[in-house]
Formats: sequence, C-alpha cells, structure tokens
Amino acid sequence: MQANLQSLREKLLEHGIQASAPRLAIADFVLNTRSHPTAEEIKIEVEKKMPSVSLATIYNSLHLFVEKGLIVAVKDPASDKWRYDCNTKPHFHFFDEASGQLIDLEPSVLRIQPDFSKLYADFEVNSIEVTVKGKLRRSSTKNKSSNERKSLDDN
Amino acid sequence: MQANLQSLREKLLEHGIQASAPRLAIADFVLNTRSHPTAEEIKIEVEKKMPSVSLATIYNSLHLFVEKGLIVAVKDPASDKWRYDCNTKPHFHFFDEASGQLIDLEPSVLRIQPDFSKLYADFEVNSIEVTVKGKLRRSSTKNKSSNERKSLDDN
DNA sequence: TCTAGAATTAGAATAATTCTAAATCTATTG
DNA sequence: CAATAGATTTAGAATTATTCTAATTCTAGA
Repeated sequence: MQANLQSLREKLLEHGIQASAPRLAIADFVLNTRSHPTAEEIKIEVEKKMPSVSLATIYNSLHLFVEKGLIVAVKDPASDKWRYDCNTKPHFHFFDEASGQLIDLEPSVLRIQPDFSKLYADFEVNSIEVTVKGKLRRSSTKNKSSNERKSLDDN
Repeated sequence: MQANLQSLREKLLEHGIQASAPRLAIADFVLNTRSHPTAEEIKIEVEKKMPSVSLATIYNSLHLFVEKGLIVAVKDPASDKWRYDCNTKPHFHFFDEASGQLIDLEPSVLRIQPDFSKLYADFEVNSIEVTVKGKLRRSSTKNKSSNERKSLDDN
C-alpha cells in the first residue's frame, strides 16, 4: 500500500474527505478487504502501523467515509455491531450462520421483481436490501478468497 | 383480550410455552400489534396491566417466544434495538426512513428469483431477508392501519 | 401441604457506540 | 516564516440495549 498511498489520498479528496494519517491508514485497510470488518477489527489492523490511533478516530473516520459515500455501513445480522463494506455498488449479502462471516453476493445471483402497482402505490422506494442466510458449502471457491485482500483492479 | 385469554393460553401451550401471568400479558400485546415493538415498548404496554413486571422478564419471555417460533426477532435497521414481529409467515419489511417505522410487506409485492446455479453452488440457503427502504406515501391505506391492533381473524 | 423446578425480579455487568472537552495538527493568511 | 483559525485526534466518561446473577416467588404435581 506504500505504492498507492498517493492514489488513496486522491480517492479521499475526490470524496470530499481531507486526508490525514489516521484516515489514510483506515481507508487503506477498509478499502482493501472483503471481510466487512467491525470498528474494533479495523482498529486492531490500523494500530499495527499507527499504535496511537484511538477508537474515537476510527468511528469518526468511518462515519465520515459513510457520509461521503466512500464505504457503506452494514448491520451485522447476528451481533450488535456495525460492519463496513467498501463495495458501494448495488449488491446483496450472504450471512454464513456457521462462521458469522458476511460475504458479498453479485447482483446477478438474485433477480428481484417488484410488483410495481402494489409496492409503489404505498411506498417511495430508495433501496432494497437483501441478506441471504445459510451455510457456506465447504468446497466453495468464493469461500477461500473472501477474506483476502482485494486485488487492485478489482473495482 | 379478556375474551380470548383462554385461547392465548392455549396458543402458548401449543408452542411448548408454559403460561404465566407475565407471559400472557406480553403475548397478548405482542401477538396483537403490527407495530414491531421493542422490548422497552412492550414493557411500557405490559406495565399498564401489570406494574411489577421487570425488563428481565420481558427479555426472557421474548427470547423464549422466539426460540419456540411464536414470534420473530428483527433487528431495527436504524437503531441498535431488536424488534419483535408476530408475523411468522414468510414476508418482507418496509422501513420508513422518515418515521423509523417498520411495516410488513406481503410476499406478493416482490418476486425473488435466485439464479440457482450461481447461488446454490456455493451456499446452502436457509432464508432470504428483504428490507425495502424508503418513504411511506402519505395517502397510503397501509400507513393508517399499520400500528393498529390486529383483527382477530387476521392470521 | 410440601417440594423441586420453573419463572420472576432488582440491580449489577457488559459491550458497542457516542459524547465531551482538551490537545494537536494543518492549511492558509499576513 | 509565524500566527492563527478551524479541523482532527485523543482519552476517558457517558450512554444504552441487552445479558447476567443470585435471590425470591410461584406453580404443578406428589
């Protein structure tokens, strides 16, 4: 991540976020993992590079990132924690009831067809959130890579 | 509810739940509202009839009801609270971003078509949870009745 | 009526998040 | 380059929903 520190700074600026050392460290981790980390998990990771970082800064930064559309907050289906997702494109989530792991699902795995006359008569719809719950099959390829660092050309 | 106290007792028994005064009072409220109340809201209501009830009993009873399949727990999309839903049939939720209100949606308002080859290759699916977010239209009929007491023949 | 187990209770404990107020940093201006 | 205003960060306290604990009360059945 040393290599793309400059591009990370630019990405923050593009989103109207003033860069600072803690924000860069937080963004560097959260934008490059698929693991949907919690604030506490992000702190543990950021502390490795920046031992002085406080939890309040983690929360401040995450709130700002969410507000500016850099990342998305997702409520963990099982615990009372918020998780942070760098995938801001429309997608669904799979919740593995065995491990508690949250995994992104491409939009193509589900087609959602609203009955417009029923739904839109009463509601003005902004978003549709879908969480599929169940168990990961052990042989899954998605399974193996889901916690890895994102490759750089990935989005 | 005086009239159907006996049937309420039977309903608990059918679900393997031993009836007690607090449990009957809690069930009487939670099974007869569409408002998806929180534990605290349930306590306020139950206290009107039973001022001695403790929050611990509310939680104990709700956990038991959920475990026995009498009701369903739903995480509030905005706050950190659990809400309790007497509708145990498959359905979706609408979250009104203006009021914070959670409203049941009949399954017919959305058709969900999983791409079986993509989804079931990697995952064993137990449930699909859908929350539609947006704003209630002011003229909606659902809107007006959504917090009312359920009519008795309603499920 | 007795009793064992179940249910209830008050209040303490927990844990994620938010708040507060002081300290530090940073960008900009003179 | 120095001064400064505003932004950022920080430690630690506060908040809040929920869970835990241990004592008390209730209840069903012997």
